[in-house]
Amino acid sequence: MADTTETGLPRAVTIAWGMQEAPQRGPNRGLSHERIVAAAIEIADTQGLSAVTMQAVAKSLGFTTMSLYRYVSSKEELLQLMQDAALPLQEKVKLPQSWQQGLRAWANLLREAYRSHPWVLDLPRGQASVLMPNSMRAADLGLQAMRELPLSDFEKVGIILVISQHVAAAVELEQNLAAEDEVEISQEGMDTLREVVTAERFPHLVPVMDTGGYVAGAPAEADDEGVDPEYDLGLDLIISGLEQRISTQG
Amino acid sequence: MADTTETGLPRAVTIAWGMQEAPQRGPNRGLSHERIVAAAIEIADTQGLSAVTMQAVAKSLGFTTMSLYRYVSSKEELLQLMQDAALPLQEKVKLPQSWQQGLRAWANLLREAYRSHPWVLDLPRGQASVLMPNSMRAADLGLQAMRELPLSDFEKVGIILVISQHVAAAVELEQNLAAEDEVEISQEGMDTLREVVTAERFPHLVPVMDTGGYVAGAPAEADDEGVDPEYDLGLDLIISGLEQRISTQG
DNA sequence: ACCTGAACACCGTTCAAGT
DNA sequence: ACCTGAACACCGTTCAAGT
Repeated sequence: MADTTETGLPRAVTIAWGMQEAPQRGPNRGLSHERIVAAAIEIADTQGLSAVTMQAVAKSLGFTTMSLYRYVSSKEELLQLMQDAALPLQEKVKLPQSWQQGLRAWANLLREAYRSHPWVLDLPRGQASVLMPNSMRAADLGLQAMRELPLSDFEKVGIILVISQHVAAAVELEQNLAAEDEVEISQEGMDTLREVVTAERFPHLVPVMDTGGYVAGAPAEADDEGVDPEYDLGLDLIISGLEQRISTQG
Repeated sequence: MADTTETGLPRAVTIAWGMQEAPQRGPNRGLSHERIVAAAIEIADTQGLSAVTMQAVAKSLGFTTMSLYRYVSSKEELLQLMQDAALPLQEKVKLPQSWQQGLRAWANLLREAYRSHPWVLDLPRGQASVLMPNSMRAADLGLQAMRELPLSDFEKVGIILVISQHVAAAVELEQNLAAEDEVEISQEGMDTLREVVTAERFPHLVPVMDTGGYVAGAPAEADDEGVDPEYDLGLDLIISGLEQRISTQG
C-alpha cells in the first residue's frame, strides 16, 4: 500500500527527511513539498480534514491538481507528510528536572500540538509516522524526561506510547465535546432516553446519569491549559503508577 | 451536521434504540436497519472500512444504492450505527470480585470487540456514540467493576474513559504493526535512516534505536490473549495508580 | 523538467417516477 | 409505502501532450 523507495523506506519518510530533493533543473514554477504540505495544513486547520482534496490544495497554490503528483505520489503520502509537519518540535528543549514534571511538560507539548491541529487525530497513526523527524524528536524528548529512571528501554518506549496515546485521546474527547454546538442534547431528548435506559437493565449507570455525571460533561471553561480534568486524571494515574513501579523494583 | 430528530437526539441514537420503526405498510422487499448495518459490517470486516460504500452495501443485499436512503439518512448515520453494533455486549455479565480483576476483565472484553472489528478505531468517537445502547452497556459494566471503590462518579467515568481509550490505542497499534507485511523496513532502510538520525540531534533516542528497542517492536507472537506487552504495561500503570489514589485518600 | 487538459472510474446524494 | 433510474456535483488518479 504505502509506496516505498529503493531504500526500503516509505517514500513519505524520505521526503520528510529531505532525502528526496526535487530535481531543480528546467522550468520551476515554484512548487515544492514544503509549500504543498503547508497549503494542505492551512486548509485542514481552517476547514477540516475533509476539505483537503488534491484539487483544493492545488487551487490554493494557484496550480492544477495534477501538478501535485510531481511531488507526492498519492494523497495518502501527502497526509503522512502533514501528520509529521503538524508536530513541530524544537530541538534541544529543556525539560524540568524531576522526571514527573518532565513527563508532564512533555505531555503538555504534545497536547498543544494536537490542539492546534486537531485533524491529526483523525489520521491513522501508522508505522511510517514513527520514522518521521518530528515523531522521533518527540520520542527523544520523552526519553530525556525519563533519563534517570531505572527502567528498561522497552519500558520507556512503552510509557512514551501510553502517554502520547492518552494525550491524543484526551484532546480528541475535548474536541468532540467542544463541537457539541450542533448536537446539544435537549432535556426532552434526555427524557426520551431515560424511558429506555431503565434501572433494571443499567443498574450502575442510571444513578450516575441521574446526577448528570455521564453526559453533562463539564462545559469546559476552555480558559487556560489545565482545565481538562480527564486529561489530568489519566496523567496522574499513569505517573503515580510509575512511581509505584519504581519504588517496588528500583 | 448530525441529523437530529424532533426529540433532539441524533437520529442514529433513536434508530439504535429501536425508536425509529420503519413503517411496515405497503410493499416491503425485506430491507431493514439491522440488515443494512449487518451487511456494512460484513464488508468492513472482510475488505476494510474504505470498501464500505453505499453502492457496495446495497449491492451485497441485492438492492439499488438509493434504497438505503429509506432507512438511513446519510452515510455518516450508517457509520454511527455500525460503530455501536460492533460492540455487542451481553447484559448482566458477571465480573471477577476484586475491582482490579474486574477492570482487567472489562478491558479484555473491550479489547476483544475492537480486535474483531478493528475498523471501529478509524471512526471518530463522537458524542452520539456515547448515547447508544452498547456504549452504555459498556459504561454500566465498567461502573459495576468499580462499584465498591471510594471514588466520585466523576472519577469513575473518567477512569472508564481513560481505560477504554488505552485499550483502543493499544489495539490500534497492534493492528498497525500487524500490517507491517507491506512496509517491513529493511536493514538497508534503517542504515539510511541512521545517517540522518545523529547522536548529536537525537542523544536519547539513538542508543535505544541501536539496541533495536525503538522500531523492531517484538514481532507479536499473536498466539493468545495476553501477549501485547504495551497493553499490559498501560493497564498495570493505570490500575496501580488507582490503588495509590485510593490508599492515600480512602 | 515541470506543468496542463482531457478523460476515467469512482463517490454520496437528489429527485421524479414507477408499482 | 417502498424501491428504481437517471442525473448531479464531486472525488483521486492516468496519460498524452505542451513548453
